[in-house]
Amino acid sequence: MRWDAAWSSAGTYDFDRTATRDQVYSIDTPPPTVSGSLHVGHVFSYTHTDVVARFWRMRGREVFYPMGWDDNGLPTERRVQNYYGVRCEPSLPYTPDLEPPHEGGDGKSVRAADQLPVSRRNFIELCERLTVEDERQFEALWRRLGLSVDWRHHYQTVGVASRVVAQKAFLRNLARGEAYQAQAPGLWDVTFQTAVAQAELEAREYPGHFHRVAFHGAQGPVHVETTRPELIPAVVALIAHPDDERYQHLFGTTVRAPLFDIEVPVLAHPAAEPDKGAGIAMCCTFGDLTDVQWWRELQLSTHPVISRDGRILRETPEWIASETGRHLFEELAGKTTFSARSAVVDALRASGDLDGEPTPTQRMANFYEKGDKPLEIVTSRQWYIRNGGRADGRGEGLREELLARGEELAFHPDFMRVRYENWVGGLNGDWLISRQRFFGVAIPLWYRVDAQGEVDHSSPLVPDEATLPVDPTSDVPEGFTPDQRGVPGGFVGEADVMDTWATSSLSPQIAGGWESDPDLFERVFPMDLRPQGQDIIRTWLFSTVVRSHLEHGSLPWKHAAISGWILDPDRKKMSKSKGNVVTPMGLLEEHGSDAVRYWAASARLGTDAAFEVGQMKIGRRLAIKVLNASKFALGFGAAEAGDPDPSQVTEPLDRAMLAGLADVTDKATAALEAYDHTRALEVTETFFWTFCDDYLELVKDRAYGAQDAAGAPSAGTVSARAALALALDSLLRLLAPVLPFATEEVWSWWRTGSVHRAPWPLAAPLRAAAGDADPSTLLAAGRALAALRKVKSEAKVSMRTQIARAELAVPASHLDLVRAALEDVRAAGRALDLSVVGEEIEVAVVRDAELVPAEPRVDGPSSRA
RNA sequence: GGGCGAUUGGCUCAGUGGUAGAGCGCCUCGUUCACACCGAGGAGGUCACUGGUUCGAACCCAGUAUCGCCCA
Repeated sequence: MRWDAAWSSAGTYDFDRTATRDQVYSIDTPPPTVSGSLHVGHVFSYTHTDVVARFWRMRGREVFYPMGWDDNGLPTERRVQNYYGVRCEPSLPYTPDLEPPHEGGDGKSVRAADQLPVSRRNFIELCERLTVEDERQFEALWRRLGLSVDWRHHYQTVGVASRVVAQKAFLRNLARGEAYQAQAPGLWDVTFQTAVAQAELEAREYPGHFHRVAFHGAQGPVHVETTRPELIPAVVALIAHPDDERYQHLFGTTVRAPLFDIEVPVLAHPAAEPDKGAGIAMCCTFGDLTDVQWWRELQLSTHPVISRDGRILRETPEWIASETGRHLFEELAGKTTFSARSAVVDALRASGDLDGEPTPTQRMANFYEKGDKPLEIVTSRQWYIRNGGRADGRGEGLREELLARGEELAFHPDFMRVRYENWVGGLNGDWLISRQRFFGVAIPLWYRVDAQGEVDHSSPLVPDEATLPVDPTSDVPEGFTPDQRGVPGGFVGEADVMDTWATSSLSPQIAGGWESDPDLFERVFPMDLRPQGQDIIRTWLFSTVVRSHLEHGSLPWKHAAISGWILDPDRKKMSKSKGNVVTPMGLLEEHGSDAVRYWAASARLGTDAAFEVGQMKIGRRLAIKVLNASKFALGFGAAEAGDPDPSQVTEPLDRAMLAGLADVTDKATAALEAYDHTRALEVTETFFWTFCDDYLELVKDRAYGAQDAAGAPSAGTVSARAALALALDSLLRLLAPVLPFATEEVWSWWRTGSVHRAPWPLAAPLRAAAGDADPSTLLAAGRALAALRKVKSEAKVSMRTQIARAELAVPASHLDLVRAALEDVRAAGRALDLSVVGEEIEVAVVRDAELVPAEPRVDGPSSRA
């Protein structure tokens, strides 16, 4: 687009890095997931941010507005697999000049069997190759939308700078004891082969069956109801509520599991729900998070039977001692949980331990937000960063500190803070950052291998910060040589990568040049604004606060602006899974960027907005009106006259209009300072329409001017022209953040430089030009004009029709105001003889109007009375 | 089950104690003079419901219903 190129070449949005911190307004823009598709929600929320950015830039701040790309993690991996038809096989060696089997793909997933296994390095190269194209498309959209981003500052969440920052921050966390590793039960997605953090969980209903299964106690059978009978070989206890009358006699005794003959204790714990199933639960390793809680709090043993691929272990565990038990387990070995379940149910039925038939039920199960199978819980070595969710001494007080940070942060709207507080208050563990994936920032550690060939995880080898970023699977720790990798007395590299959030939680540090560019960093950090969606308060917002708190002892930003959702016409959240076919670029092409921005800017922060094409059409109308009204207002020589002269504004109506504009300027400014861009737009837009519909009509004749003999314009004409220029000068600037294209176009007709670098308008000069004028004069005159129009409308004649004579009755309080502007009212209404009276009425009316019959070509603007 | 938000004319939304607002849509007109990507005029609402506070409630309080989101 024309203006985008002009802004780029002029450097309109370039950040001046000589500005000091108090002169800077810095924005921690969300890096969009480039592998994800663009949708109208992006356009919506990024417009909100841009309006804020443009406002503060015009207020004289140097706006630091970089853009990042989130190309980290699973979405990119999935896309690469399908796009190129490959899959990552870390054991393979690197293949130079690899040509992937497919290029482009057709969006459908490629069967795993058809994917070419490639090395990790090849896989990462393909990830980087693919994201380049994605980034191009995103940038094109942002430019088309008119985001005032400084494109010289951008980053990728897998870029070198990001890897350095993420690894350095991790090593600092490690050194301070804020990062640690633990062998712990964790949620595991068998489809994606990845560990899942609390923040990525999603509870969903999942159909299943209750199986009433008999355990064998000394005093007879004890029935439990379980949805996962395949976990009977993993049972470690039966647990009932301590107050449950039915099971008091069993507490402290042991029972034997059916089929596998495992002896387990019957225990009491308040987390058991008496009214759920039989009221006594089978605690396994691990069926759900309650099992983990029981295991931890009751010091139970572990009997894991499910491996990371979601199948039953191939080897029969030693705790299954009986011949029949071992025999049955051998049948289950390697089966999926689904087929293992039906095998166990058959066996239970055969042994008579199944009471009745399974009954259907809906249970809540934990899912990875991107997955479609319930998560398993597996125990493995994982890395964590403290986030206040675990009370174990070292993390003591951190939760309270983070809650205090939440109070310190200005949320817009304010009630969004509750989501942060609820989340922090409800955390039940530290932040799991290990992901067991390939395309991400490597955890920068190695481990010693002892003389027996055992890996010693207890004291990791850390790289020097100056050597970052490192890839422990190819780089070698200091003091070792490459041939010592994986041999006794040598080392192994940590193969794991960090969670995406472990990098994107550092976006202020990455964008601001933490440690790499200290001069820049001190000018932009802590930042002013974090804009984002409400859905990632618990993830991105929270994790960024955690990292900043731990590393800098401060908030990462002062303000958090939370955008709402886009709702489709059914008032459902719009999402690509619902088959929304509206592409943002198509939207911009169809309606124009200003129009789409207007729609977005009409929605308040935190409030869901309807996807409404009608609102965009209104925006388009407004943008066109700006062009047309400006053409008119500038048609009297303002462009050649230079700066308008306030002292020339002498007419009451003109002064009243400027007084009203001064009030609007104050209101719009206050609203934008309070992150209420909707209010600012509303007051400005309302005034602008009054300006067009009433003021322009009222001053039109006077502005054209009577032709006196010398050809010199009258004082009234001069006043109108000066007022028009003054008003336009301010109005364009007030509208510039929302309509950057139309306002820049008009600005270019008569002003120098960009309107987007022009100072935000001030009320004081307008008020000085207005003098003591009452802004109500414009309102009163407008109402009087409307009364004259109504007469003609009801008579079904042209608005140009002259009124020979009429009586204009106005509210008594308006009488003086209307009289002050009577000549303009009469001219605009084409009234030749108009008498005015004040009465106790609500709105002006015209009585006894005599209309002049149409007489083509006789009338003209200069022939008025 | 807990939390947050919403409920105002056909539609999208303003309006936090003083006689219900805007835009769109609709109806009726008009238009060579900035603008048909236009202009003017008009009709249209017991502010979800039930109680309460108040001289006075769309607004404050309590409860109910419906919808959305988040967390269990």
